[in-house]
Amino acid sequence: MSGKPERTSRPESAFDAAADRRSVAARLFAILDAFAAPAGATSLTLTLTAIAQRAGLPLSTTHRMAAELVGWGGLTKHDNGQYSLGMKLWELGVQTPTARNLRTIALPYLEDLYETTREHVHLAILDGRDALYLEKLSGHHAVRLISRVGARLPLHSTGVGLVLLAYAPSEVVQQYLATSLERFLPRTVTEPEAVRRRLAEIRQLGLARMSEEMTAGSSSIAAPIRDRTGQVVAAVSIVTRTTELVDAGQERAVREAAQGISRALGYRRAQQ
Amino acid sequence: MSGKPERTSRPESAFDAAADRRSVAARLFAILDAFAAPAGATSLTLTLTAIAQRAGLPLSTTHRMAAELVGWGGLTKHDNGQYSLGMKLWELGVQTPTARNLRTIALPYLEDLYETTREHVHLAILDGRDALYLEKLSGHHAVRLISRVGARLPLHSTGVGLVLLAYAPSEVVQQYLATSLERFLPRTVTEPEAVRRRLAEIRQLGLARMSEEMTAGSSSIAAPIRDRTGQVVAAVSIVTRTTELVDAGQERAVREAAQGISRALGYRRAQQ
DNA sequence: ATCAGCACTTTCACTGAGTGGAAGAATCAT
DNA sequence: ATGATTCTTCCACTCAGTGAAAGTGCTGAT
Repeated sequence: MSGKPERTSRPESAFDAAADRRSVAARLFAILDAFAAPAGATSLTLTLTAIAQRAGLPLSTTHRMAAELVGWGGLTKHDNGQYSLGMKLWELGVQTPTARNLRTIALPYLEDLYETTREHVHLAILDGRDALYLEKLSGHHAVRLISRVGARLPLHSTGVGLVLLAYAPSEVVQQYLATSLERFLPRTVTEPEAVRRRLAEIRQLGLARMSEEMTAGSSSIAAPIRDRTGQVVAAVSIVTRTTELVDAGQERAVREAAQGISRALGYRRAQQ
Repeated sequence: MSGKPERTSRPESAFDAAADRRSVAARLFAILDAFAAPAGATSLTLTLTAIAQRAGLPLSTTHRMAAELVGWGGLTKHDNGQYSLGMKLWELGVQTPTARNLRTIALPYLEDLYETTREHVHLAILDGRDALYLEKLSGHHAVRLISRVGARLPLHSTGVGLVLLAYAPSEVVQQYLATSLERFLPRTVTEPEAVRRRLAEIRQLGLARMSEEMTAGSSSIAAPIRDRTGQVVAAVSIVTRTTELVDAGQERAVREAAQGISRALGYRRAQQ
C-alpha cells in the first residue's frame, strides 16, 4: 500500500513532534529512565538509537542531551559508542538520606546476621507498591536469587515485603490487595483474605515466615525495623534453602538483628 | 549608601541573567550538584533558597525545576519544605555498571576479610584525582573514620589511594604530583620524589602500608585488584588502630581478598 | 574494490518552551 | 500588629532548544 513515502508532503515519521508536550527536563529524565526501563532485564549499556527508542525521542535530540549528560557525569560513553549510567548518579544516589542513614546504621547488624546464619541477608523498605532492596549480603556459595541491591520485588511474595505490608497504613494494604496478585509458584498466597490473615499473624508474631513463594527451593524469615517514633521503616530478612524444620536459632537471629537496628535508630520498646 | 534600590532602572540583582549561558540541562544538574557541593560537609537537606544560592539560579527557576525533579523522583520534598536527594537517584545509581559489577563480585570477599580481621574494610576506585570509596564495611566498635561510601579521599594519604596511584598511567601520576599535596598529619608524605619512591615500593610488594597519614591513630594495609586484562581497577584495604608491629596475618588477609576478587573478575596471574 | 545499509554526528532556521522579575501568599519572629 | 523571610504564581518576551535533513563513518556483502 503505502509503498514509497511521499517526500513532498510531511514524511511519515514514527515521532509526532507536535504531540510531544514534554519539558526539557522530562526528556532528560526519559533518557535516564531508559536504562532502568524493563522490569527485570535492566540493560546496563545502550546504543544511542536504543536510548532514543526507549525514551521516545528523536535521535538528534537524544544525541544532544546524551552529550550533556556525559559532560555532567550522569552517563558514560564507552569506546564502542555505547552508553551506560555514570558514576555521578552513583555518587548522588548514595547521598540519598534513607539510603545513607539506614544503610550506615544497619550494615554492622546485617553483617552479624550474615555471620551467624551464613544465609542471604536482605534489607528492604516500602516504596510505592514494591519492596525496594537497599542492601543484600551473601557469601560465595549461597542460593541463586533474583533479589539485588536496587531491585523491586512484590510485597506479597517476599518475606520483607509481607512484613512491610503488615505494618503499612491500612489504605496501602487496601490498595495493594485491590489489584490481582501474581502467583509465582504454586504456594504463593494470592487470595486477598488469606493475605490479610497472614498480615495479622505477622503483626502478632513480629516475624514473617515464607516458603517457596517466590523462588523454588528457598524460604525466608523476616522481621520489622522501627525508628524512633515506633513506625516500621524497613525490614530485614534471611533467605535459606527450604527445609522442613523451623530453625528457632535463625528466627532469633533475625529478630535480634531487627531489634538491634531499631534500637540504633532510636527506638525504645514503646508502651506496650 | 545604596539605600533604596532604583526601581526605575535595572534593579541591583545578584544574578546576572544575561551572563548565564547555561543550558536547561546544566541548570538541572547544578541543582542536583548543590546537594553534593561542599567537599566534606555534605548537606543532606536544603531549603529552596539554599539550593538557588548554591546552584547560582534565580529563585523562580529553581522552584520550577525543583518541582520537576520532585515529580520525577530525583528530589524529595519533606513536610517542612526542605528538599533532599530522591530515591530515584539511588535506584539509578546502584545500576551504574562499575558500582554494580564490582560491588556484587567483591562483597563476599570483603565480608570474609572483615570477618577474619574485624577491621574497617574499604573498596575504592580511581576517579579523577581522588580515591572514590565504593564500599565500606565496619563493625559496631571500629575506629571513627572520615571515609564513607561515596566519599572522595586524596590519593597520597590513603592506603587505597596510594595503591591506585601506584598502578595508574604515568601521566596521571605526573599530573597528580604536579600539584601540591596536602599534609594532614605530621607523617603524611607530601614530597613528590618521596611519593614516587613509595609507589615503586608498592608495585614491588604488591601491597601498601600507611601509618598515621590521614587520621590520627589509624593505619592501613591496601592491595590492588586487577580485572581480566590485568589492569588495576580497584583497591581493597583494611584500616586498623596504629600498632608498632607489622601483623603478617593481616597483610596476608588483605592480599588474599584482593587476589580473590581479581580472580573473580577474570584475572589469571598473567605472564610473569 | 565498490556499494548498500546502518548508526551516529552536525547543521540551521524556526518558534514555543523556558525564563526571571515582580507581585502575591504564607510563615515565622518580634 | 508589624516586619522579615521564604515560598509560590504569573506572564510577556525572547533566545535556547528543536528535529528534519544532510553529512560522515563504519561494517560487511558481493
